[in-house]
Amino acid sequence: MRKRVNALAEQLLETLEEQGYRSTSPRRAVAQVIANQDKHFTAEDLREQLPTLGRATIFRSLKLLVETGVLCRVLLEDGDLHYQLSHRGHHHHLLCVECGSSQDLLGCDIQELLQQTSASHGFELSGHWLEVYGRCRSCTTSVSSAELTAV
Amino acid sequence: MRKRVNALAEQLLETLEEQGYRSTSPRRAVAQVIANQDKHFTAEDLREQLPTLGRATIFRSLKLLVETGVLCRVLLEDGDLHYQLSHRGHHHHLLCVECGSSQDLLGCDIQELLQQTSASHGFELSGHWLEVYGRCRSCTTSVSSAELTAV
DNA sequence: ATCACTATAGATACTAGGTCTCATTAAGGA
DNA sequence: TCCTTAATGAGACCTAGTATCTATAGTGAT
Repeated sequence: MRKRVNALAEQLLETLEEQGYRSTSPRRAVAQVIANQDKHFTAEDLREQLPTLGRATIFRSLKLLVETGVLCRVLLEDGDLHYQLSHRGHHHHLLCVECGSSQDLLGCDIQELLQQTSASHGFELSGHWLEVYGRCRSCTTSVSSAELTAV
Repeated sequence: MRKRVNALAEQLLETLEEQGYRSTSPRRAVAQVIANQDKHFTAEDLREQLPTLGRATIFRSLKLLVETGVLCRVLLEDGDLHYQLSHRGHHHHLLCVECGSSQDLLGCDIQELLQQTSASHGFELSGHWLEVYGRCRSCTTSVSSAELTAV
């Protein structure tokens, strides 16, 4: 498991290097921590795990990773923006409001639907942002058992 | 035109009163300015137009208006959240990235589509957030004429 | 029209998330 | 190994918003 995580961190750094950015030790540390994250996170989360790095460095790294497409920003129901690993290309998230985990939404083709609707409003579509909230399989399961024991 | 605007401002205040909030002079001023806004705006925009009001008052009013459903928050492509008049109930926006105007998205039923897709991911859907970006009719028209004259 | 009650206002300090500046350090190619 | 330049860290600053506190103004009852 560790090995896979390091492989992921490697991959993040490689992406940066491909774009001409240097592989520095703060960036390696950030990549490592991000690779270990199992759900969306904030800059503050990283900072707690990397107390020796400068605050600005963390923000700079995040910005870079978002720009290079390694990370994406995800909008929580309350309007907070968090970061998470991006699985490349345009996609949406199913965000669990209970445990904070997220899955990529596969097989959802709203683009055409939006295209049509926009056109009927005289609108030239250029993009969209969609987040879907709910409860993931493991949360629905664990809560229903909690409810049972509570009775 | 003025009269309609004032009527709208009236309406905002009435909504607050219905919920048991007082109609105060700062709130009247805020309602007036909001009613005059033709696109999404920030707290700062209001502050510039209401320099005599306390900052906290403006934020408090905005919060109240969002809670009572008079305003909604709209997410810009860059992640900024702005405010705009809400035409009640769940709806989405077509946001013009050029002039900042927005229209409500009518006749777009993504709920069922999402329901199905979520279910296939073992996800219990509870909500979603969708923003659609593009260029509105008047912007597409004016830019093409600008392009013509530029040639 | 006045009174009393309490919601609201304004000032201001504070927080969170993020950017800017600048002097110092460290990648990494010649 | 040296040199250039990108990147770092410290810290000031910024924007959006909240919390706290005292003073004031709405509003229902008299």
